[in-house]
Amino acid sequence: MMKITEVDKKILRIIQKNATLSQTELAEMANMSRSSFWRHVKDMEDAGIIILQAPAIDERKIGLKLRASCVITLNNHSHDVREEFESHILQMPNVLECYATSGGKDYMLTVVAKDMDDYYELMSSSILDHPTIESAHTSFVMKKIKSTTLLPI
Amino acid sequence: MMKITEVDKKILRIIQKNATLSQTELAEMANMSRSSFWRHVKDMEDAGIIILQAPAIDERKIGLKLRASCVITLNNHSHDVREEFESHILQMPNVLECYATSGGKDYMLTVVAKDMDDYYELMSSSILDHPTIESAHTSFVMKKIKSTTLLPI
DNA sequence: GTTGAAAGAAAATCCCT
DNA sequence: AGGGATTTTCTTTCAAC
Repeated sequence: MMKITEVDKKILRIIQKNATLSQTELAEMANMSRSSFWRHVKDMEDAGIIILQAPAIDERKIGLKLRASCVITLNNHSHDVREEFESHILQMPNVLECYATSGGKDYMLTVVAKDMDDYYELMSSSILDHPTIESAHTSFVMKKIKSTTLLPI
Repeated sequence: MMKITEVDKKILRIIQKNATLSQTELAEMANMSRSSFWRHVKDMEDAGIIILQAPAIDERKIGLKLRASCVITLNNHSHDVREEFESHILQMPNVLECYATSGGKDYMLTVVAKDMDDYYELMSSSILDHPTIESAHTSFVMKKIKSTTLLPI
């Protein structure tokens, strides 16, 4: 595990806030030479601290108008049931996030869909009917106040 | 608003799944010339469909070990109270996401923190004591099953 | 062990057919 | 839409602190 210095943190802050700038410009902001800056970035990439990402896609502009958060309760919390549920979720492309949350039997999903019909169809066929699931409670997103990948460093 | 063709969709699928490849390699996968591929990508960038992103940072590796989802109820749903709450949230760096969800008075937050002490401190000083907030219910993330930006296109 | 300058390779961008 | 030239950026090497 790599030790993160203050210089590294400074670099991370600069990188996060300036997605479109070149390494040359980023290095200037950090008051370093390009190569010095590059070496630090490379080390952090190798250590898995910095993860190269595909560009984001505006989900609304490609027709995914609906976003929802869904809390799932399983009908029991045995290892097998959880395994079955989790691998089922991994196969659902409309489920972007899935976390096991405190409470023991509960999962929280982030789901996207074209519209309400699409969402209902999705839930009926792949969630509500699934043998591991006891209940599901959905909250629809009405407005996005904030959504950032900028971490407090 | 730009019209998205099947070719564009094909490009989006390829881009999303291959974050580290060059445009030359991506163009090959799409069976197009570099310049043709590049033109499509550029058009989608200009239309705001493709959004250039800073590389992701592994939050756990920089010491943010705790992630939580927090549902907030405001003490009333007047325009002013909501405005005040939302601008307060925008100023909190530990809150990565904030959505207004169905139900009317409710918001859902995604919060990161170093550890439980940090989270408690954060919640006490900036959430629980805030004059607009009636209640807050937190679910801690115990395990990440899935977290992707890969949209179903 | 870390930094910086400069050369080399590779990729992105633009123009023209 | 495709080929090719130009420009920019990334990556490596090597010398200096």
